[in-house]
Amino acid sequence: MKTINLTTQRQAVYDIVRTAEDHPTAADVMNRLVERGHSFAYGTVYNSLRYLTDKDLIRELKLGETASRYDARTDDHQHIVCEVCGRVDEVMTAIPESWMTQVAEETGYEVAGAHIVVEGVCAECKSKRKK
Amino acid sequence: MKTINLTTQRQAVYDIVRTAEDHPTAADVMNRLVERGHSFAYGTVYNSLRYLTDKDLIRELKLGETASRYDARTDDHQHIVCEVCGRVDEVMTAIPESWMTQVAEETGYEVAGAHIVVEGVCAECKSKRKK
DNA sequence: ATTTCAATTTAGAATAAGTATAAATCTATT
DNA sequence: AATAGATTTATACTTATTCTAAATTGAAAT
Repeated sequence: MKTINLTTQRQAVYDIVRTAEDHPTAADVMNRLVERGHSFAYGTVYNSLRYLTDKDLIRELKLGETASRYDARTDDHQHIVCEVCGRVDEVMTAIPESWMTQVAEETGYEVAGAHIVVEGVCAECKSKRKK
Repeated sequence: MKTINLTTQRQAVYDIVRTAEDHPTAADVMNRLVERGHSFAYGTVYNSLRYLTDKDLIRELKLGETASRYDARTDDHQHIVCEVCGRVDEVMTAIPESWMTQVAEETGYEVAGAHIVVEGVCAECKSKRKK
């Protein structure tokens, strides 16, 4: 179950996501593949992204936009989106366990985890706005 | 700016969302309108949902599924989704201010708010599973 | 009551993101 | 070299939503 078969296309997709400074969408990945001289079928990119996600090599992010984004950091963390420029950054501060426990009590659910999208204004947009 | 023009169709859409026990999608709203004898254009339902959202009469929820859901509770709260049956419930326990502050410090963002989707197993599915 | 004008609704086309399918191609093993 | 299984490709399809242009409605002014 832990066998990972990295074909040429999967490797190339993984490389794009791994070396990305941002959190690319499937379309972003497509474009960057072309920039690097590849030309894979649209479906292959989606298949690869799903495969890599299934194998926990990357993570799929659903941040409330129309398109999913992908992230090579697979450790537990959250995200923050800039309302002005759309920039996405990582949030490493963990949600307090006590909050999770309280939610479990309130709802009667067995809580497995939480996806958080924080919204705000990034440092750059903040300083631009002051002017 | 605070004028609210509730046409017949907007009123009907609002009624569906307001009286819903769940968190209906646009398609759900469509179906329930038909059940109640209405037949509005598809676009009108979307327009109405957006209008009501803009006027803060309802809230649009993006819970990571393909379709948005709508909620007549507009006070600040979060949601929890059952991984087994897909049921969605409200989470009223607020995220601690201290967490928000820490995120602001960590990221350099001016934090405005957060959308949280908790995942877990609802009480019903928990007890079913035990058998 | 009639005209007028903006807002709204309608039907249907268009778009965007992603999935499904069937044939072709690779790859590892006999 | 032959076979089988997995993968890729090209393309069609689906789903959710937005856009568009014409038709309708409704309120205000005549």
